[in-house]
Amino acid sequence: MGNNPAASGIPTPTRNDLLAALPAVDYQRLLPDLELVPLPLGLAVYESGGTLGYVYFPTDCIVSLLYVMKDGASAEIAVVGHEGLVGVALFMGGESTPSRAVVQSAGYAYRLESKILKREFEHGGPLQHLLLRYTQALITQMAQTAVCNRHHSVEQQLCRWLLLSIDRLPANELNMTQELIANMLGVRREGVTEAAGHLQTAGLIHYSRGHIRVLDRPGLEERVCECYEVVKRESDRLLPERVAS
Amino acid sequence: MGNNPAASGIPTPTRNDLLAALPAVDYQRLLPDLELVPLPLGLAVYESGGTLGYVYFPTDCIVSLLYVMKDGASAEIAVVGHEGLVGVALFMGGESTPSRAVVQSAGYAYRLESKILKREFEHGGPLQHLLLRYTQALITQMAQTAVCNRHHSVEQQLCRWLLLSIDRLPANELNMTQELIANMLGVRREGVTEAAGHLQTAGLIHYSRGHIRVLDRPGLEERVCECYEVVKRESDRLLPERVAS
DNA sequence: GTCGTTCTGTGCGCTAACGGACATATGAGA
DNA sequence: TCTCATATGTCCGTTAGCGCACAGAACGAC
Repeated sequence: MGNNPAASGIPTPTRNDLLAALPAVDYQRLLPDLELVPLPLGLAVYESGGTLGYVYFPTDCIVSLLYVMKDGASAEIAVVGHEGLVGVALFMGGESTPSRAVVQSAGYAYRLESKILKREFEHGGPLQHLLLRYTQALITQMAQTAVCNRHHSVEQQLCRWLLLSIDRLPANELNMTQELIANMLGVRREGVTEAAGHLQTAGLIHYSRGHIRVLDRPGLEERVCECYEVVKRESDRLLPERVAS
Repeated sequence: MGNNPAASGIPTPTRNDLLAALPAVDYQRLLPDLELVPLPLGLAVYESGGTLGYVYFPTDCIVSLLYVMKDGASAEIAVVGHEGLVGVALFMGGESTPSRAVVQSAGYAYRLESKILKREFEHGGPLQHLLLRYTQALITQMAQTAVCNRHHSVEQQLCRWLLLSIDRLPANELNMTQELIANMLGVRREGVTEAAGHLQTAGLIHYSRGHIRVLDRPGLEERVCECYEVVKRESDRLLPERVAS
């Protein structure tokens, strides 16, 4: 891995798996245009229907893709972390999407001008393949979100959400109020309180005032519905392995 | 349009919009390998996790993408008709997906060997762009399905489902029992009976023993949730217009 | 016609989640 | 240390949808 600049010496919080998986030559070509930017909690990286000026490759942050309805209710469609990028609509050809992208956990991301990514994508080759495979993983996540919304309890969905989140974070902790989690899941805050209460009583998590720590990951995996496993397995199958940083 | 073979003289039930939108030269190259095949009701065009030997371009049939859970419960993820193709995972690079594809309304589709489509896709150009734009429309549909599953009533979802279906069929009619619709929506059959009863009482549809006729499309559009409109608008924006056959 | 299968209608009781109101706890800042 | 905004806990009644059981209705086969 020593010959891959993205895999070793870059002075960043962590790295982005897609960038790290690029062949050195492709990565070098992008490097001058990659800009590491901080993404503060709550920032709308991308608004519904807006133009995509940049795409973002998260390193240690999490970005939620969600749809906000006319009446203000919302639902998370998918979540993106160091394994992916925000802005697939760019190279898919649509330039925009009906959903929003909101920073759910603050951190850093590599920002790249849309026109540059588009140009690189058009070359075909490893970059294109990588981005398309990632998009398929994202599709699986969306599909499974639909299934989960239909059939599973708030508690199961919370488990899924927690696992998906900590998979994308460096530690077993995240800063997120129950109110915000409720917005993501599209359920009531009280519902999250109740579900989180169960998980805490069972010793699986500890939380207080917007800080959640996962104490027993295997325990969560026992309670979660099959949706998590499906998404995880497809991600592992489709995406480059995350090499040690 | 006279110089586009797909737009005029092909002796088929109808045509597929993606194929019809190809430049003549690209279409001609594919033509020898396109095979018009009948897709009977209930056929599993594609099984979860299986290999994609062929992709299908529906003409007058509808194919549902759905996920079946371990306990047998199911939920539809998206629906594909003459506007698209079944098998996007092929060119996205994954070769398989966790979902099934089942024929919901019998008819015909053009079948194409996977390796041929893959080869053509790798060339880039109009075919690639077309397929990727379609995939984005599909992504929107999945995302909106997730939202709809979370927030809307069975009746609203039934309206959405009916509209999406008849948009893909030549007439305002479809053959489908309430039992099967319930499987698609992932709800109880009784729930569909009740919702369909309302719609019939309101004079919007007529149904009997597996045959549904839409009597008042504008009426359905009044009752449907915003999800239908979002999906429709994105499809119109992203996909080639359906030229008159 | 008659039978039997397959759809559709309807009536339970039950539960998860909703909507709203309000009580309590906690931690940051004065 | 006290204060206050914010986060969490808990109570209500209400409702949509579930699971089940069974009754009617329509159609095809004979």
